[in-house]
Amino acid sequence: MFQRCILLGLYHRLYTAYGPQSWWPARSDFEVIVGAVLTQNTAWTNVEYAIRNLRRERRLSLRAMDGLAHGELARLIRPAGYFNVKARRLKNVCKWLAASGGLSGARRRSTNELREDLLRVNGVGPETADSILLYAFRRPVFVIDIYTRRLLSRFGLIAGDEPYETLRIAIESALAPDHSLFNEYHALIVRHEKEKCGGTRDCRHCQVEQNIE
DNA sequence: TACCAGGAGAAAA
DNA sequence: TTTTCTCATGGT
Repeated sequence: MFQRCILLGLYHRLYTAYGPQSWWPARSDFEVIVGAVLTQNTAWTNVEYAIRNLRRERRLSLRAMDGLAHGELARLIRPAGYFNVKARRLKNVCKWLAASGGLSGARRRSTNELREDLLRVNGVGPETADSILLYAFRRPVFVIDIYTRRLLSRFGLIAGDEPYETLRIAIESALAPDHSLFNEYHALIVRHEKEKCGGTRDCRHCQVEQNIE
């Protein structure tokens, strides 16, 4: 489906335009997991407000969050929207992580095992699971989100409505299983899709977009 | 005021 | 099996 050289060419254009992104924007791996749930269908700025509340209340750890009542957790994450749904989902993830022996216990398991297990947690779909695997567990899994679909379809590489697994497997098959590359690539895609066109001759957005027609 | 933003699951068709 | 609906806040 994808040619390796085309995917790498696009990566290098993005990297040249924006440089290293050093993702995910979080202070700990547990915070990555929390952010992955909170950002579901939600602008990141709103997630930051919720993360700030959790940090202020010292609830950004597995034990502290697992010990919170639903209502209290929902109150803290309110700015991220869907707070009742997300509070339930966060508690589900906490239970899964605790049952896995915490982050260190989960790290001892294979990527496939972790992925299948994560997808069984109610509230964790493929995008959330893969974000957690890539950014919290540093596994070579490519995240397919709305930004990935938008960019690749604009470049004419996909139709845009392919099933999640079809795209993920196609991209992973075309590239070497390198978590650092997948991390940087996805972060660059998000950066590029959020970048506003500066309208100037050296606009970074236009540098990447040029000659795609 | 209306629309949008890094999904996922349940219900309905 | 596929489509539609629901969950909700903050920024523009």
